[in-house]
Amino acid sequence: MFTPAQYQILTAISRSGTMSRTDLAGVTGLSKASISMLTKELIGRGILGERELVFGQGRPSVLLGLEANAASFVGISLQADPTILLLTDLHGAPRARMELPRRRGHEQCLTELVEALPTLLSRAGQPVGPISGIGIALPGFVSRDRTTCLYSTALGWSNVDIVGYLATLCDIPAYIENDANALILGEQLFGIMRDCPDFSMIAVGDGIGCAHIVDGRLHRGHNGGAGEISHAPVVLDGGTIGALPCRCGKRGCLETVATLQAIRAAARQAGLPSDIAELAQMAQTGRPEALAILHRAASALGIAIAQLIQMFDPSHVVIMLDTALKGEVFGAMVQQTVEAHVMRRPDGQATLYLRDAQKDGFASGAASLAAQQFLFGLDR
Amino acid sequence: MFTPAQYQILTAISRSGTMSRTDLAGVTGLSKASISMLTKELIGRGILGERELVFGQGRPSVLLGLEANAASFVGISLQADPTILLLTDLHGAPRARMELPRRRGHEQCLTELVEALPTLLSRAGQPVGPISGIGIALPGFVSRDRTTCLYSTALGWSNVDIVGYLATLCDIPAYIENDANALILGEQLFGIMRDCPDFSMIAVGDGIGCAHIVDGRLHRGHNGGAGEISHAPVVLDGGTIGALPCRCGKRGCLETVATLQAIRAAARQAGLPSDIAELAQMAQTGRPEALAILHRAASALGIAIAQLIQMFDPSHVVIMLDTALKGEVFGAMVQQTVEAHVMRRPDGQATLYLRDAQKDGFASGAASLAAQQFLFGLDR
DNA sequence: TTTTATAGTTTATCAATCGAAATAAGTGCC
DNA sequence: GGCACTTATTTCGATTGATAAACTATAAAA
Repeated sequence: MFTPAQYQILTAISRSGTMSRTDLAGVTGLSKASISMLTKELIGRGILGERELVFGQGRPSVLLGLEANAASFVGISLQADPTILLLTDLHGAPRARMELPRRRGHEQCLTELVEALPTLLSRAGQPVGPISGIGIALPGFVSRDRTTCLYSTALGWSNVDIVGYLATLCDIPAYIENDANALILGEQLFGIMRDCPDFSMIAVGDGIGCAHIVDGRLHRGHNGGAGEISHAPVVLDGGTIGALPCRCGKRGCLETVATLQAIRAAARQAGLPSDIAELAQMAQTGRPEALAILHRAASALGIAIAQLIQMFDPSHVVIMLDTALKGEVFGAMVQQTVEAHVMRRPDGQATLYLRDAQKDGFASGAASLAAQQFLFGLDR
Repeated sequence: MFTPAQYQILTAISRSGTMSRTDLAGVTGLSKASISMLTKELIGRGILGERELVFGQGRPSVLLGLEANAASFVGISLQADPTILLLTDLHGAPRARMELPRRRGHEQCLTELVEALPTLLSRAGQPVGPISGIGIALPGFVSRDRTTCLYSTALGWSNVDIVGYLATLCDIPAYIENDANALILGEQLFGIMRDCPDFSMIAVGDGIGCAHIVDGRLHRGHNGGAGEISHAPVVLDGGTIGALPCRCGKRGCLETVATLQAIRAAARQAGLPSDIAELAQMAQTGRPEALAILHRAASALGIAIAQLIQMFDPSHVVIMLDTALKGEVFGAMVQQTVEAHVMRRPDGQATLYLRDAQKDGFASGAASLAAQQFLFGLDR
């Protein structure tokens, strides 16, 4: 779609919102002459637009920004039932939304998704740009070429060539990604971690997802399995002997203690309410049994994050907590454990960001898969 | 020194040893015409040379290879006392070697190193190319711009601008790096992991070093501390309560169980010989106390490696064992623990490579710091 | 010997980019 | 208001790096 130099410009502007031509020359390393030519074409194609003037000494500079309606993207989250479809613009802002109950077979499921696109488009209040890509976030393993779902317990799919199948149904390019990876890409592109080249994310919900941005790019790992932290051996005091067995066959996995399901199960067993919000409430008021359960989960999570920080040395770690866990208590406990287990470095420490999971986070991340292709080109 | 396209050529040839011009056109994506021009210049400058012909159908192709004497590099290891200086050629082969007792102050230490260079050069039997870079591997933290040693307990240095100081002493460019990082770069450039874009290394000696190659590049982490695995919480059965306290203040760190020092200490306490080779011998003949100590160390290491594989998903993990630990027993125990703790993936597993640490591994890695600059350019 | 296949070179050409000069559009001072 | 000064952006000719296509070289196969 664009030349490498144009992608440089789009990337830079997408990161910082708006930039003058001279700013662009500075960050891209291109000459002002080139920037002039390139931006002229991008403005001509409706991708960039001139914004307000910035006055200083001399001639004021003209800020350039992305035209929100130059293109739109569809993000689809298969992470949970129902499937969520989100239409976003070039700024990553949602413009329309819909839900679909999930079908079993992948053919029916994908066909319905494509058939739903016109409805989705019609729901956008304001006019939007042409759909230039579809991103899909799914729970499971994705092949290295990112066309095929190798295996997904949640969906019951194995070896489904999603990109290939969608290509037979419509001619909008499609991109798939593991759900945690989609989520972190969303944060990197349009979220709080904009422009941050080295950070990790860990998302706690019914499962535990984790992903890394290394050197500005998503680190997928050799088999696309980087970030599989659920089965990290996080043995707490008492050793593995007392720990719960995990479905992976080991004992003491993070998953057996720190997912919502694990917390609920522990609460049930202790005769406490299995509703997490209620449990958190009890903990806040000082009920020791409730506190103990949450503390166990938070400690395990903290230890896993500490291991991650030691090995990876990210500049930031984003901890996405399910809304049920939000509030001061749980987050603080995690933070405390991390701090206790990370060795001090001579020049600073990873910063933790506690965040409540957004309702459409996965779908939004999925949309940013397509946005990423549009704005940065294929190489990323 | 070279244009980006020339670096592409040098990189490709360095990886595979020799390539024909047509091969180069294939892997670099450049046209045959460009390759023709570029190689002509590189041959003219004495960097590349024509090797044997390969006959097939049609005109035979001429293999091109790096001229070993086009340049040489000095690698300096401050990892242990004495300091080791190694002179290597473009193939990474050692051509001269010397040792220096380590001096306390950084000024005296660095000055002596520079003064030793003529001696080092004179010890090369065959003539070598001009020294085009000095690489230094040091135990400790290196600043993000890789000019300064932020802090090193072993050396007793803090905030020493090594690169800046060396620039005042001689005008050969110098590059510094953390010792584990230098070691892995050596493996990537001239060792068994040539051409592998995603792998990790863990080196067990008096300390435990770890480093990662991600996407073909060294992953330093935000504060240059990626790979600090020594203090990974590796709690074994029995929980943290029984675990030894670590100098970092925590309990159950990998370092307290799996370094040579830790193994020696455990042996002493059990009334066994503190010589590791002897201990390994006893374990091999079935002495349970000796086996238990080694098993404890190997398990801890295996768990840490399993955590690493889960989080990073490297294609390979190189385990460098001190020569004292070499032999079947210890390595097999590590391997077993790793396999027990890594979750199966749908498309393959990380491969473990057990390797005996080379005597001059760190110095050789340090030399490859400079070689990397020469062959790949500054961007890597 | 002729044909065919593949490797590498030459040459005319193209597209991206640059440096320098020109132009645009303000501020501040008299 | 007018002039000096500053900074942003555009224009233009020149340069560079890479290319396609035609050409030469050199072998195996027929």
